[in-house]
Amino acid sequence: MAVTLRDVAHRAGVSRSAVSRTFTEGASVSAKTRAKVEKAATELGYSPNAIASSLTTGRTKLIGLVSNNFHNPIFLEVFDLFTRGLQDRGLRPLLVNLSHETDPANSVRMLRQYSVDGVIVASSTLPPSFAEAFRDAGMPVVHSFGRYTTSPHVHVVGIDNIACGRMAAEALIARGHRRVAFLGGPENATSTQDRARGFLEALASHPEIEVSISYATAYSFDAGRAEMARLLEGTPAEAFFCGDDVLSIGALSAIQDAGLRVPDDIGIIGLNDMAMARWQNIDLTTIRQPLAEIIGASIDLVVATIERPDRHPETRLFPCRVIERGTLRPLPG
Amino acid sequence: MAVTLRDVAHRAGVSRSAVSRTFTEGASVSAKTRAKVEKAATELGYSPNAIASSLTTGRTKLIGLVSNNFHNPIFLEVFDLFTRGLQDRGLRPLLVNLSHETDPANSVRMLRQYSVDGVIVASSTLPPSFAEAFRDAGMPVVHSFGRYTTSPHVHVVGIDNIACGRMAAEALIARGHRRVAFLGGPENATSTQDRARGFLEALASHPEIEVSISYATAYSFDAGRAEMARLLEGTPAEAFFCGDDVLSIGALSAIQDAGLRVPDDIGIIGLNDMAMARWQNIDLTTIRQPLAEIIGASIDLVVATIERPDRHPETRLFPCRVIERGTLRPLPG
DNA sequence: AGCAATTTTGCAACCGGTTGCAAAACGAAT
DNA sequence: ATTCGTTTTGCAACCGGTTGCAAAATTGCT
Repeated sequence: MAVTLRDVAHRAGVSRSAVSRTFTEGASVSAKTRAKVEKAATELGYSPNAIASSLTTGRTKLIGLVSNNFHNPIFLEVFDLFTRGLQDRGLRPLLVNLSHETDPANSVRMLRQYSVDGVIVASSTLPPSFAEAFRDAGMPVVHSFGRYTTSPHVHVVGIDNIACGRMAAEALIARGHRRVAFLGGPENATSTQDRARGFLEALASHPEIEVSISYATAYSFDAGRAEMARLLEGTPAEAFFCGDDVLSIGALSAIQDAGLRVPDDIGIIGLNDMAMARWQNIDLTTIRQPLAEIIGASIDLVVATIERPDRHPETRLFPCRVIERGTLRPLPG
Repeated sequence: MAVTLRDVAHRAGVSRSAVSRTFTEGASVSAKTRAKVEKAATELGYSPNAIASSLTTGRTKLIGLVSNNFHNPIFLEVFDLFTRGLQDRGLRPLLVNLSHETDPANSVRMLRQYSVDGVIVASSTLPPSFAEAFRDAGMPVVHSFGRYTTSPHVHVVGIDNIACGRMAAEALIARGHRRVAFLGGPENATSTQDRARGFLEALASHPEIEVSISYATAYSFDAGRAEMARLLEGTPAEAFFCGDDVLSIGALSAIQDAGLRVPDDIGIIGLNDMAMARWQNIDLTTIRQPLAEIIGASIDLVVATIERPDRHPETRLFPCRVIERGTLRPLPG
């Protein structure tokens, strides 16, 4: 069925090496043989087998793209950017859906079996140890949307979640709110922990402001709605920083159902600025995470590490900013 | 760096074949050598190289997952189900993001270079010829969410879009609407064409009902909102069948902004029943497409075709049903 | 113990490419 | 025409596995 190197070589009347070299960037072939080979190749419809060549070159151009988040709409944007970005650089994403796994062993083994050139872990909930398991297995890896540490063992690209928490707090403070709250994602998600920490830190210097914290069970609409509904049974805060946008939308739904108005009765600020946040019927005030930059940098970094595997682990954090929309009352004055 | 077959063979004091056979299902190895090999393998942390073995077995266990839809939230559900379903069967999805391409040549070449065992084209907008290009290149292929034809050249799994159009029309008729409309997705999408056809067919026997048709430029919120906004400048229909859920949500946003009430002033029925349609602040009446069944069948079919490549092209269509929620007034009586 | 039938094993060739090396071809200069 | 330096070419070994085949080892029987 498949046409191979030797078929082309035979037809062109040259050696297999000659054929190989015409398809190898920067190899030594005369114009004459190259022409013969290319003619034979097109006639036969030959294209070199990437799998076979990887065996000797040691490069598959496969990148493992590992994620456990297939329910948050922002991840469709993430996958879109990753797959396009990888393709543009001649790399192929091998997608791994972690579902409920927390042990990296299976993914590590699988991606090793396929000799991926590198791995990108795209998750804001997995601990640093997850990505480290790939590094320990000798694979270049970058953790996108991961937690920043001062002495990283693995490349991390993302945002400063602590700073975002602080930024959210400041936005609420600036609007004169006196009772504020953080409605986080799952309590064990690193991003939630850091956002909570920054939020509390910024408010520590404002003892006149009442702060409370609670957690949703997931970064999801239902979880956000359920947690907000629970809070509305008591005396809710005037303004909330929600763990992310989809949680915010869930919370908004609960608020609306309770007959309260946004932003007059309750204000919300989210985080991510996913496409949906711009939808006019949602119009969510949120902190924008620069997705394209994060993903571009992640790919750059994994490529750089493939070329120099001993490259020192690096952290790249991108600045976020508040996007003013309709779920937080305007700044006074 | 990597530990190979020969390392294990050497350590276990057996031949390379022996090692190979211990890791090959159903090969002939005595319990004694198997034990020796397994011991050596775990000591060395060996796991067989799938790429290398594919060279002789002719199976990579890679499946090309090709899609051009990275903006419609339902496709996150689609990718989740596909990746999990493939993984559960020991297959690995190699994701191809088509973006703006309509020519299959590049994808065909790329997936051939990686010797994928099969290809799944997941798209409701690509023409049948796209999937056929993979078959012509000798790869088992199934087109998920594709267009049904009476003499298919390629496996198709999905829904009967014509029947869905009819079903939507009947839902509107049953509610006594006299002015109805179809607000479709892109006019060149096969799914849109078929849904429009079914819709018109069902209404052909109801000359007392006024029908109109228009198209959004994409299956997206913005496109749905823009098209509905345009329609609201004139005299809109009483009830709309929207090309899909995300279009419906865009339309709802425009209706809401115009100060009209749903479903009293205008009714909407969508198609897909994506997770978001259930969100209480959206609460969209829609036609449910059984995603899990479609995707399960697609995988089954591609696997079956890998095993028997001469398998006759087959069409598997799954029934859809109306999910009653809040955007269409209840049935009379 | 002896023999045939069966199972297990290693050899060697192969999958589809790449690449170091030496020989062959080429080109320029004398 | 000869020589020398450079480029191009093919040979053969290799990447990490698999597998047909024949030899070796084991098993079951008498």
